[in-house]
Amino acid sequence: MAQKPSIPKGTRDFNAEAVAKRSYIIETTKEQFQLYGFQPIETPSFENSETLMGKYGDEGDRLIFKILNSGNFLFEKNTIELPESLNTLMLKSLDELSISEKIELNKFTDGISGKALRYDLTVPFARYVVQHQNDIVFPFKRYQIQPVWRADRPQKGRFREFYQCDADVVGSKSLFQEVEFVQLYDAVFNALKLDGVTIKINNRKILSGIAEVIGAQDKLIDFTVALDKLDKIGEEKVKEEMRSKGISEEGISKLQPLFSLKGDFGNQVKSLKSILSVSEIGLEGIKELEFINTAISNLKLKTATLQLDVTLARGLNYYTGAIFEVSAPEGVKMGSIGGGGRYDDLTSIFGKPDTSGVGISFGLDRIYLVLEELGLFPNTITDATKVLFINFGEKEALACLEAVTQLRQKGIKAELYPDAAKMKKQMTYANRRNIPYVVLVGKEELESKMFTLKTMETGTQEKLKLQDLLQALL
RNA sequence: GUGGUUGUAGCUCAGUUGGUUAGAGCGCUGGUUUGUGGUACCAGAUGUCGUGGGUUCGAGUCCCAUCUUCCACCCCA
Repeated sequence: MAQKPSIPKGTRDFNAEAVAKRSYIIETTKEQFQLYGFQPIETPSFENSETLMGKYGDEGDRLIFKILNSGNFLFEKNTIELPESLNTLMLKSLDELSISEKIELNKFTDGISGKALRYDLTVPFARYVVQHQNDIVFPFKRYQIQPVWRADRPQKGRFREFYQCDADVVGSKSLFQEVEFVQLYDAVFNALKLDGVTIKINNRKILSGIAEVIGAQDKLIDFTVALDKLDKIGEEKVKEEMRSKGISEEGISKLQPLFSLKGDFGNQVKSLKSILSVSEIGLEGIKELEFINTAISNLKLKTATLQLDVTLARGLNYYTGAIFEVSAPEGVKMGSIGGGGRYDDLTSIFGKPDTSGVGISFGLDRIYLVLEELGLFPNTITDATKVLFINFGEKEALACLEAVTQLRQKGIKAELYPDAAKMKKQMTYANRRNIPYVVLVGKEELESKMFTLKTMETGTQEKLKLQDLLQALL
């Protein structure tokens, strides 16, 4: 036997059932997006390298799949210039390179690879907005559901090819957008019958404010990354990490009230206010949160809960205001199943400043796993063939095909077994495909122009005229 | 990127300190039943033991490399 074929690490094949379940999630989500006024767009699978590189931090750059240019690099006309410090570069890992060496390496990489696979949907979306700004009507509400690729190490619920499902609005600073996104999360998960999710909310301005109060403005990212781990590694380890990042003991002690922050939205806000009383930006963040919370309390959510979580930080690189994260209902072991936030400056990297955006994302693969675990996929999802015609031979098969054609015209999913195989084999085929009805047309039926309809589950069968057969299967 | 883990039949997995011809269950094919499936019984087929090197008289078993699986970290959806 030849060597078994395989697929690359971190990729998957989907069978009919998986496709049906995935499209159920996607279609349900799309429906809600459209109810909220979002329009679909799509962007290419790969972008020019410079569109993506440098937008996700060093860590992100490392995980971008680069596409090798085609052609013969050694051919006279295409020759690539090797970096001057080639020998040094060969001895160092990415982290050890100096800035000038990095520039040199990037230049070389650009020479052999000018394109890269899409790493997320947000940056290509920003590119889209800037590129088509004259045709777009602002505020621009779009949704996008497409695969993205990351050269990551796969883990549970983490792949190298996976779908993202984003909805964003650009060109409006209104906090009503945030309010609507909270409602949208609630609506989508409600439509998926996934009750009891928690929508956690925070605000980058509050994080900035806290960093300011403890004198760690310059270490904002280190500070928030550490704080973000609170429910995972606990208070002591978080403090330890902050110390190791050079945050002062005095500052850490000022954080103490933060660790014991409890209670409902109102109480948390109260204690936050006292911590942040000297920080203008922090108080602004609180004001924004209060606005959103008040609106949501008045509007009411169907099944989700809105919760303030000051430790929520997420990929901080572009969020500037509200930060969202959705976690699965209690009892389900799964990380976040969605996230998002406001970014005030994303399009300025492509030359269009002052365009505020806010958006949310759904973790399709994880939602799939959660729905699977809780048994929330409807049974009707995989409606396969309803009736199989047993093939007794050429003449009989021909008569069957006529009936099959008529059934199909009535919208009944019907098929004829292609070969005049043994009856047992054909029946087994029906069983394995979960086809509930079988029609037998042999010599006898052919002469009397009747059809024997057999219900597989009960084993009962009856002889019917074509008209009655149609009726019975409708 | 760091540390660990996994790979044997279509699937799930056994396989002793290295020792003749590598096994089980399920599935598959055929038969009991030449026009009636799921059950039962009978018979049968299937493996470059992930791949490539090495050690050895001898390797599924030991060593090295590589790919793959899963997990923790980093990061993230």
